[in-house]
Order: sequence, then C-alpha cells, then structure tokens
Amino acid sequence: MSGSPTLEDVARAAGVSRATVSRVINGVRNVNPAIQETVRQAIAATGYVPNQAARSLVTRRTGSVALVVSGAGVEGEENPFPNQVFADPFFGRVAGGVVGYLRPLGIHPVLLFAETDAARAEVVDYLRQGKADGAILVSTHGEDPLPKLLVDGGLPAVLFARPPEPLPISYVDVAHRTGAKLAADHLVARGCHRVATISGPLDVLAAQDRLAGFRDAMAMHGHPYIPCVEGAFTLDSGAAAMERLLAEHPDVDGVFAANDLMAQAALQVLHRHGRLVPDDVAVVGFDDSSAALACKPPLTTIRHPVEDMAAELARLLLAQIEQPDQRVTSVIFDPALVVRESA
Amino acid sequence: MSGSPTLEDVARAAGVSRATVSRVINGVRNVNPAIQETVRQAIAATGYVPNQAARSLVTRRTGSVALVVSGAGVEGEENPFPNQVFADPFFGRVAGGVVGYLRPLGIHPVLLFAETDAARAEVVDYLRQGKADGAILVSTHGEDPLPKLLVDGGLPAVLFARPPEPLPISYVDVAHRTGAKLAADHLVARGCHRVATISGPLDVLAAQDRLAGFRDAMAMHGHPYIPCVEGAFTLDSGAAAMERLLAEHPDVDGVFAANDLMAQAALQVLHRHGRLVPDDVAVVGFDDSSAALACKPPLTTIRHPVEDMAAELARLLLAQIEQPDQRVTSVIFDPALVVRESA
DNA sequence: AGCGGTCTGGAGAGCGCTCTCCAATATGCT
DNA sequence: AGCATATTGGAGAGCGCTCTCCAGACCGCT
Repeated sequence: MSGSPTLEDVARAAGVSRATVSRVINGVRNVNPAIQETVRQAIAATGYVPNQAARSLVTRRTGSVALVVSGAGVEGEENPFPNQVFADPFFGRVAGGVVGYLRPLGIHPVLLFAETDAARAEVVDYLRQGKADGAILVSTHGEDPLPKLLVDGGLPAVLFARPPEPLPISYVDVAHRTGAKLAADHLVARGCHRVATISGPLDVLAAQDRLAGFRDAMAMHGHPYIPCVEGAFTLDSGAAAMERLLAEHPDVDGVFAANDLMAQAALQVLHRHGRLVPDDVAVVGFDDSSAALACKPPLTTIRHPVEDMAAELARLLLAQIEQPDQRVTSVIFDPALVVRESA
Repeated sequence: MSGSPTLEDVARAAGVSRATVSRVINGVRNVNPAIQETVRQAIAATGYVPNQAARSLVTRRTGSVALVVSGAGVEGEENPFPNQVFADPFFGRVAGGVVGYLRPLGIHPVLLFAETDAARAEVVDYLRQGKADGAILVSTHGEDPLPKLLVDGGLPAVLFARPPEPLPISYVDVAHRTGAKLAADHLVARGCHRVATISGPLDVLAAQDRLAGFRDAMAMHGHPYIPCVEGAFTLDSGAAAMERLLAEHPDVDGVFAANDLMAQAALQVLHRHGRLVPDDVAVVGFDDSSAALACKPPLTTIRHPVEDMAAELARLLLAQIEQPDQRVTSVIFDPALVVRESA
C-alpha cells in the first residue's frame, strides 16, 4: 500500500468489522476479550495509527486547545511576535501549569498571539474552523476585547484573571485581598508603625482589591488610615509615587507596593534618599515576578500559585468543552507570602 | 440549523454547486467574476467557515506544524514540563523566529516537549496521526534520538543545529569557525598577545569547530600555538578550566571561551585572582545568551542570528512538506560579534 | 458553416472514521 | 422448555470537504 493503514486494513487483518476495531481502540462498549486481543495484534502488525482528521470530522472534536496570549494594545503595528512574552517568567509559569495538566491527557497546546484586532479575529476563526476545541486566554491587559469575542461566538474559553466587565466566562484568579492582607500582617509583625502603600491604577480591579485588602487588614491592626499614592504598575509611576510618599510622610517605615515593578522603583528611590531597606523602611511587593529577585535587596513579595491556577484553567476548559451548557465558574486561589530581604 | 453552515449551505444560498464554492474559496481555476461575487456574498451571509477536519481528511494536510523542544536526557522522571525552557531566552528567540515566519501564513505552531522516550514516541505519533504536517526540532542535547526517529518514520522534520551523525534531514546552523574567527580577530585587534581558549567538550561538533576556527584565525595572526583547556559548557567546568589556564599561563591577557557560561565562570575566577577585565585580561564568550548580560562586566560575545535561523527552519520545513522528495539542505548562518565591556 | 480546442460549472466519488441501528447469540426467568 | 431480555458484532450512513471527470458553452479558425 502507499498510504498508511486504515481501520479497514486492520479490520481485514483481524477478520472483523471496522466497527469492532473502532470499539477496541476507543474502549467503548463490550468486546469479547479474545477478539480484542486479535484486534490489538492486527493493529500492531499493520502499524495502524488513527487518522485525527477523520476522527475529528465525525466527533467534532480535535483534542487540542489553544493557549492564547492576548493584549489589549491597539498598538498592533509590525510586532509580529512579542519576543519578550517568553522572557516574562509569568508566561513561562502559565505555560508550565497548562502543559503539566494537559500533557498526561495527550493534549498539546497551540500557541497563539493576539495583540492586534486582526490577530484576534484569527483566533476566533481558528476555533471556528475547529482547529482547536477551546482557548485558554492569558490577557496582558485588562481591556482585552478577545474574551467577549469568544463568548459571543459561543466558543469554549477560559480566562486567567477576572474580566473587568462581567462576562459569562469561567476564570481563575488570585485572592488579591488575601495577598494584601499577608503583606499588611507581615509589615505589622516586623514592627512597622508608619505604613503607606503604592496602589495600582484604580480603574483596574486587581489594584482596587489589593488596596482595599491592605487597608482593611491594617485597620484590623489598629491603623485605620493608610496613606496611598496611586501608581500605574510601571517603574516610573512607582518611583514618582515613592518620591511623593517620602515628601508627604518622611517618617514612613513600611511600604506595600501593589506590584513588584513599583516596589523595585520604590527601593531605588529609597536608596537614593539614603534610607536603608529593610532597616529604615521595609518594602513588600506583589506578584513575585522576575523583578523581585533582581531587586537589591531581593524583594519580599506575594506569590501567586500560577502553575496551579493555569492547571485549573485547563481543567475548567476541558470541562466546558465536555459540557458546553454547564454554568461558568470561577476559582480563586490563595497567594503566599515570600519573605526575602526587603521586609 | 443547529451546527455551523457547510459548503452545501453556501452553495444553496448562492445557487451554485459545492464545487464552485470550493473553487472560489481556494482560488483554484477560473470562476466567473459575477458568480464569484455571488458566492462571496453567500459566504458572508451564512457566516461560513471551512471545517478544517473535513479539509484535512481529503488534502492530507493540516496546515500546522509542531515546534518540538527535545532533549537527550533519559533523566525522564517526573519533570512533566521543563519550566526553565521558557526562561531560556534562546528558546524565546527560536519561537519568535518561527512564529514570525509562520504567522503571516496563518500557521500556528503546536508546542511539544520531548525529554523522555515516551514523550518522543508521542511526538512521532502526533505526526503520524496527522495532527501536524511536520516538526521543527530544537534539541538541547546533541545525542537526541528524536531526529532519527522522525527520519525513519518518513516524517517531515527539520533541525536546529547539525546532527552529530549524518542524517538525511535539513538543518540550519551557525558558522562556528567564523564566529571563533571573529573572537580571535577582536582579541588581536585589542592588542592581546598571550591568548588562550576554553573549549567545549570536544566530542561535540560545535566545540570542535569553535576551537579549530579560533586556532586557525590566531595562526593567521601569527600565533600558531594557542593554549586550550577543555571544558564542558558548564559553569563549573569553565571555572576549573580558567584556574588551570591561570596556573599554567599566568601571563595570559586574552581568553576565548566556547560559550557564555564558561566565560562567565572565567570572569569570576579572574576577579577572584585580582585580574581586571578587560584591562588585565580580555574575555570573549560565545552565544550571546542571557548570561552574557548578567556578567560583570557585560560579556563581549558571538551572537547567532537565532530568529533568522528559526525562520529559515520554518521555511525549510514547509518546503519539505510541499515536496517530500526534495533533497535535504542545510543553511549556515554567519554569527556576529557583540562588543560589550569584557573585551 | 463546421470543426477542434478551450474554458467553466456540476455531478459524484470518496478521504477514514464514528455511531446508530439490527441481527444474532447468550442469558435469565417462570 | 419457552419466552423476554441483555449482550455483542456487523452493516452502512454519513461527517464536510476536495478533486476528477464530464458536459455544455464559447471561441477562433479554415
């Protein structure tokens, strides 16, 4: 024969019908053990491997999922591939968690990038063409329109982090308030009395939650008013915020920054002002990103269980593919405090 | 209707046959422009999207390729996902190059990992099942058995770096000798007179080539004998080699290490011995890996055009998929010298 | 006008598989 | 034993698409 063997070939070799071979392969219904054995031998003898396309055509399943890295940016000029996305250990951890869950099931993710509107349309088409059964979305920005596109298209998808607007889509997220509370507890336990915080942009949910969680926890510790300067999750905004904090509250002895990048900036500003960290001022970040380790001194921060979250995301997606009408769910994970040297 | 529209639906809506619609979609043969327009409108009206499985079934093409990260390690215990592979900027650059080339063609790579024998068998099956048309292999070790498995299986595949044993498989590689020559020229131009080198393990082709290239170039500059200590591409081996070099040739004023990791180790050893880099001893590495930038001082090194190489790899693979009987080819890329502070 | 040649659209045969029916056989019960 | 009831294998109908063949229309030429 020229092509690879088909079910028909195996059936002929085993002296049974196609249906029986199919049943043996898919382990569906009862098949006489003796016949099963014959079939297995015929499969081995012919070197048969099922054709995925034919199978997909009838089952309407491909057995593969898309891992989509998406952004909100309309920047979308000639940036065919965001190289730096790989440099980001966050993405590596997500991919690790997803693959860790899917691989034992024989599923391998297809990597898609969606920073531009055109690319987002491609992702939707990709799923509509049945090239993948569903998508795991990791958005780098909050305002990403892709989740809505997928939901509107009735395509199975799950999200890393809660969508800014309510959307009937399952997601996983971290308990931001709990994380902020860990930071507060740690600063208080260290003996900090004059604590301030640098929040993220307050139109972002996570930033709101981290601020609220921090203030609530500090209030519980008897510090009802915590100075806060709003940042933008960037290095520059963090530096500016820290400068202002120092100007307005020169006696500050503890700072909680809503992400590591701003904490890193804070560290630099404190250093410039001759303040020793953690002795004069203790600093806690959030995310446990690569920045946390690069800091001097290494940053005490709040770590997301990213791998676990990613694995759960994969599980949620498969469940939704299995039962499309199931209610959407969200799973919230507790973060952990990672104590390094900055606090 | 329940399911999504099919070719049949579009044909009915346009008042033509399935074949005509198919021809319009695939742009094959001539179709009356008026009819084409009608068909396009019918496609838009029905929201038709071709079903990939049905298409693949008859064309025997999936239009997708596998990007396989493979290792030789039989270590294969419970390491379901090599998280650190993403941390490696080399992989990021490869992925970037591959995606950059494939994405405009509407092809998205499927990520596969193959560190264990079982995983390698899975990769072969993946291709045999027709889940992807071919594989781009990035081996982390030289002794990877996967290339041979794929060649033996008659499956389209291409390789990053020349296989240790001759194998009928296309690959891209970097001109190691040319790179080594760049290093030699630079050291000589700096005025180094007593130059030595730390080679990689000499059972690895790349290590042999780098050493030979370096020696040849130095000979051209009138330095026929260049001391060499064999390392193993690791930090430890690099440190040991540098120690020995210093002991045997205390007056060395220039070192070429066959990769950045060993160069980094050399830098550390030189620092411990109170030698100033680059003033007392100039050091050149190879690879321009992340280590190069992390070094103190930042490492002068030889950079592979990884993205270009990866893109070429993708091109080679598609060509092979298109014409399976074509002769295998190899494309060798010239590296570039990146001058930083260490030399 | 008549003929070979070219161009265009339609009909229909599969691609390899799953899965619903059916028939045939085995099993349980009175 | 005799019937209803599982249990198991086979036959065959598609899944949605591409592509080969064929027929008809149209062209230019002698």
